[in-house]
This record gives sequence, C-alpha cells and structure tokens, in this order.
Amino acid sequence: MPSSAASKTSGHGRLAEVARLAAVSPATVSRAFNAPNLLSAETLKRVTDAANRLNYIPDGLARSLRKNRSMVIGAVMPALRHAYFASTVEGLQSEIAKHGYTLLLAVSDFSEAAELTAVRSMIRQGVDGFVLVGMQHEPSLLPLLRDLKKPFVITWSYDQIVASVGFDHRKAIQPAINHLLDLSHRDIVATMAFLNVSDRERERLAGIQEAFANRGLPFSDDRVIYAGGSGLQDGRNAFRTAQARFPKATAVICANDLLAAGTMMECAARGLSVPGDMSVVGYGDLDIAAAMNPAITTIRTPADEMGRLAAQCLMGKLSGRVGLEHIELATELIVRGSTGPANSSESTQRISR
Amino acid sequence: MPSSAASKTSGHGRLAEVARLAAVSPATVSRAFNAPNLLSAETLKRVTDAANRLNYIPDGLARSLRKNRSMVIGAVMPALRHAYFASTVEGLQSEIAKHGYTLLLAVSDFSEAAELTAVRSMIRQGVDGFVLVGMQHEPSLLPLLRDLKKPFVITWSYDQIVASVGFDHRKAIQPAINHLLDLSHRDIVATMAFLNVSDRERERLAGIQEAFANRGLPFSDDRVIYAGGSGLQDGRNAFRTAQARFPKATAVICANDLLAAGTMMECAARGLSVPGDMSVVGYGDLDIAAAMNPAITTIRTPADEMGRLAAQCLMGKLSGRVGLEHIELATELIVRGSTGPANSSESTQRISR
DNA sequence: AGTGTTGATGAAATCAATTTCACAATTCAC
DNA sequence: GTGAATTGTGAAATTGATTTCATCAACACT
Repeated sequence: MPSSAASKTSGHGRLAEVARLAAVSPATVSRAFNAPNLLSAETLKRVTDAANRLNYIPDGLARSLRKNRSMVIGAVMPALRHAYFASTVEGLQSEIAKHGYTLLLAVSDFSEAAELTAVRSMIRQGVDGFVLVGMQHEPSLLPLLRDLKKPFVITWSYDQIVASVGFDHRKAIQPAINHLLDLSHRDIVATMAFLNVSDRERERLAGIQEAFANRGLPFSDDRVIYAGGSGLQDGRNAFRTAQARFPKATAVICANDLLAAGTMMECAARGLSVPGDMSVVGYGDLDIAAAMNPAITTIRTPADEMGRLAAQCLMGKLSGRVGLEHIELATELIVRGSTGPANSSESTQRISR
Repeated sequence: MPSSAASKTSGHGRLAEVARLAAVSPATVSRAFNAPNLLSAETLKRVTDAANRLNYIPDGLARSLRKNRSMVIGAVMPALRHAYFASTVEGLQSEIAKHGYTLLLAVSDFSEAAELTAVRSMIRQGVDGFVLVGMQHEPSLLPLLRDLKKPFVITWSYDQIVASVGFDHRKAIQPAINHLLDLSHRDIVATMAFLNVSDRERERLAGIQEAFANRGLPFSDDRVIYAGGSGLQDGRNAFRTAQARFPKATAVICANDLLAAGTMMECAARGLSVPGDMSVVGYGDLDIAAAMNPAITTIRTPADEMGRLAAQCLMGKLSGRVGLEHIELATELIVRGSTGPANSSESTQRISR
C-alpha cells in the first residue's frame, strides 16, 4: 500500500498522483476514465491499478468545471410531508440515479420567493437541469431559467408551452363529481386545503364548478370550506364546519385524500355512516384511501410516475435526444366503498348526532 | 445594457467580464463579493454596478474547487414515502438553507449497497458533510467517511462513538409495553414491518422483549408478526395473521403508526371495538395517530427535530465550533384512546367475527 | 528627510480535472 | 521502400473563481 502522504485534507489520491505512480501523463489517466478505448490495454491496466492502489476518486467539481456539466439535477418541491411530492421525489431520484445523476433538493414550503431563492442557489451550484412543481411561480423565475439555457421540467401540471409532465387538474376531478351526481347527490359540499395557494388546487375547484355547470346544476362558492391545511386533522375540522353550515349535505368532495380520511373519521365520531349517511370522495389515491374502511372513492394521480417521467424527459434533453416534452398523464376515478346513492337512509340518522 | 455576447452557453457574465466592465482586476471583483471591506467604497460600487448590469452569478463550481468547500450537504435516506424520513429531510433542508447550504439527497430504499453508492457519488460531487440514517451500513462506509475527513451525522440512532442525533429505540418503546402491562394485558402480540432490515426495528423488538423480561413475563418470538411492509394495508394483513394465530390476544404492539392504524381498520372491519376488545399501540406519532378514532396511543419520535439538529451539528463542525456531537432526544408515550384495560368485555365479542 | 505602516489594487499561481494540439511510432497501400 | 493514415501518448492550455505575493501611494513618526 502506498505510504505517500495524500496531499490536502481528503484522504484520496489526485489524478496527478495516479499519473506519477503509473508513470504516465495526467492526460492518460483522464483518458483511462473517460475514453479507455483510446489507450493500449497495457497502459490502461497500469493506470487502473495505480488508481485502485491510491483509492482514487475523481474530483467531480474540477471535472464539472471543465466539462460544464455537473451531473446534478435540481428539484424544488412545495413540501415533502405529504406523500404526493415525496413520491415524486423518490421516482425522480431513482430514475436520474440510473443515469449517473444526483439530486439537489429544496423545499419551498409553497412560497414562490423561497422557490426562486432555491433555484438561484442551484444555478450557482451548476445543476444541469431543473424539476419544478406547478405553473405558479415568481414572475422572474421562468425567464431566468429560459435565459440559462438549461433544461427544466414542470411536474404536477400539464402545459403546452414549457416542458411538463402532469395532468389537467380541472378535468381530472370531474369524474368524481359526476360520480356523485350520478348517485343522485345534490346537496354537496367541497373541502379544500388552502385558499389562494396552489394553482393546482384552484384548478381543482374550477373543475368542480365546471362539472356542476355541465349538468346545469348550481354550486355556490359558499359550499367550499377551506380547511387551512391538508392534514387529517384539518379534514376533520373542515367537515365539522361543513356540518354546521350545511347540515343536510349528503356528500363531500375533498381536495385530497387526507382531508377525505379526516372527514370520514369525523363522520365516524359523529355516528354518521359512510356511505349510508354521507358519501365522501378524495383525490390522490394515497395508501390511506385504500386502507380506510370503507375504502375511499378517489382520483388516482400518478405521483411517482411524474417524477420518473420528468427524469426521463430531462435525461433526453440533456443527451440531445428530442423526446416528449409535454406529457399528459391519465388520471382515473377509483370507485370504492365511501360513496353510495344519496337516498339511502335520508334524514333520520343525520339528526342523531 | 451590455450587448457583449456572453461567452459560452449559460447567459450569464463571468467574473472576468465584470472585471473588464468595471475596469478592475479579477481579484478585485472576487474581493467585492468575499471581502467587501477590503475595497474602497468607490471601487466597490463600480464592481457591484458592473456585476448587476451583467447579471453576474458566480460559478459555484469554480469557487468550490478553489475553496475546497462546496456548501452542499449530502443526505441518504432509506425512503421518503413514509412521513418519518420526509420530515427529517424537511427539517434538515430548511435548517441548512439558513446557513447558505443546499441539500444533495439520495434514497437508498433500505439497501446498504445503494447507500454506499450514493455516498460515493456524493463524495465525487464534493459535498461538505453527510447525514445518514441508523447505525447499520455497508462495513466499508464508515471507514470511508472517516478517511474523508468530512463531518457526518447519523440520525434516527443514538451512538456514543460517531456523531449522532437520535434516541435509543430499545428504551423508547418500553413505556408502551409497560402501559399495556399496567392495563393488565397479558396476551399481547407485536407486528413489525420487516424482518432483518432496519437496525432500528430490531432494537425496537429487543426493547419489547426487554420490557417483558423486566416484569418477569414471557414473550415468545412467535408472537412477533412480520407484515412485510410498513403501510396501512400491511398493518391490516398483519393483524389478520395475528388474529388467526392468537385469537385471544387483547393487545397489539405495532412497530409504527401506519401498522397500528391498519390494525385498527382491520379491527373495525371485523367488528372488534378498540380499545374494548383490542388495545393498540403505535410508534412514531404520525398525524394519523392523532386523527384516528379512537386516537392511537403511541410513542412520539421527533422526526423533523432530528433533521434540524443534525443540520446544526454539521454546521457547527463545519465552522470549527465544537458543539454537541451525541444528541440523545427524548421520546414520549402519548396515551390516547386506543388503549384500555384488558378485562373490559373479555371473551364475548372476540368470537363474533 | 528617511523609514515604517497602512490601505487599495493587480499579476500570477492555484484548485483538479479535461481537452486540444503536437509528435512519435506503427501499420497500410502501392 | 516511400508516403499516408492510424495509434498511443505527453505538453500545455483551459475551465472560473480565490488567494498569495508584490507593488505603490499616502500618511505617520522619529
């Protein structure tokens, strides 16, 4: 084993040391890693042996600087706590890792300013491409990225102009409303997480209104309850408000599955049977939707697929291939036990709380 | 506005261009950003003006190469889907961002080999410090990190030797068992996610056994049911198995809250009342634990705090300050409605499935 | 007047790789 | 057997910033 004191702090050999040990020039060592076929078998072996003996790990910073290519993808997510985005990150990371890329991740906490800051920071770090969520950003962000000439992909939204992989939230939610209307529900309320935060949630609300309008049915704005959060507890609270304001409602449309699950828990606590007294639909098809009893009727949104496809889209752009840049994914209404006909047990049990 | 064609692909000025425009040397531009007080007010203004006009963003790669400091922290997590680790990542990311650091993230999917690969890749990228989970790693990983002379912190485990922030899983779970024993439960089963995967889960199991031993009570290995996963559905399945094998059990200890919630859902589906017929304890205090009805008795584990403290620990080490390196966090038994005395409704309802 | 100190700035080396260009040594074609 | 193409390798330039060292002016102090 080599006893030569490895220079600097990190205990690894530099390319120059490998070159010295192998008695070749630095250029040859570089070629041994980047274009081995240019070297004679004998030289290649000498170099790789030397590299192994020195436990050589190439310095990615120097390489990136010279090649103008960092093999890092930057992603900014609104949050990770709620499994939707976490799944997207997992899909993204595992896919880019296959191509030798690593993931630089930031969480914006739904703040456009924080998102911009994060992207700036990633630009400094020299990432090769970006993954963002949704179409709502600080106005200067998209121009900044365009000027940068680095590829970026939007997830969780479908757009014709910028590269994106997602779906139309407005269309996606409509089968859920139609499903309730088909079951003869007419006194319906909706619970959303936030007012004025996510463009996607706004689209979902627009979709709800559109679905009613398409049937010529009214749906007034005051039937939308804002939970102020998207957790289970928020769902319970929102449903409590809904009950106070619309005691005769027979169905609840929830902006996500956690709100839906919270709604069902609150139903259970109040002795309301689902779907007998109250039909509940969710959005997102989280694990919890399938696991509740009854299982929740919901819209499946392909969270991890979006991550994987965004990765593939970026990989394509980075390798010069032209591939799909505007990928619209399918969503699907999954009918489970939490929805039933409106007229099952009418006005009796609803009072018995 | 400057019409000079910005060199290379990215549409931003380089330091040399700023220097030319400001009619100073490159060194002065560098100082304007790194040590402004060395410059005369007049020069400083000339440089910053020029930088603004060129929309100059310093190249972090070149800077990192020279300074041998990348301002990037690398973290490898077993998964993100289950909120525990996602919370840790959120806490970690938000804390390091305050200090100007960004986060390089990889997901190992509980594979030691994948973890090692991810760390290698991060070493190449020149990260300044590492955050890992648990004490179970590929044997060569910790020596590798030690040789690297870069700081690293273990989360989700407490260790006296390596820097860590976590708690003793063996001790943490014992109040839950004692709680059940105090409630006179004796016919108890445990459901765990995986056999032979996570050192933390093994510790938890050891803690269960120890708690029984401390009371002089038996707890045979066959009372441990492995769900093969840690989702809600896995919890339901595991409890189904538990019922088949131990139909007279009055309490279930679950290795995490999702298993516990799944167990309660299966109880509900079978007409078993919780806690009347079956007491259930979880682990982790996820949102779902508080939101279920009845709410789940569980052990609170400070997931996001671990991320934040790991970040602070790293920041301290990186800035030369010596701070706490072995942080043991407190866990807490949170008694809620899912546990009750063993002898409430005895053997009647249990048969009525 | 001469010496030292301080403050502001520039020239050039440095970080660790990649890559262009040049140059031998072969091999090939005729 | 000579000119051309091919192969294998090294020297040196390059990537974009930081940092050391040197310089030079202005000022203070004997």
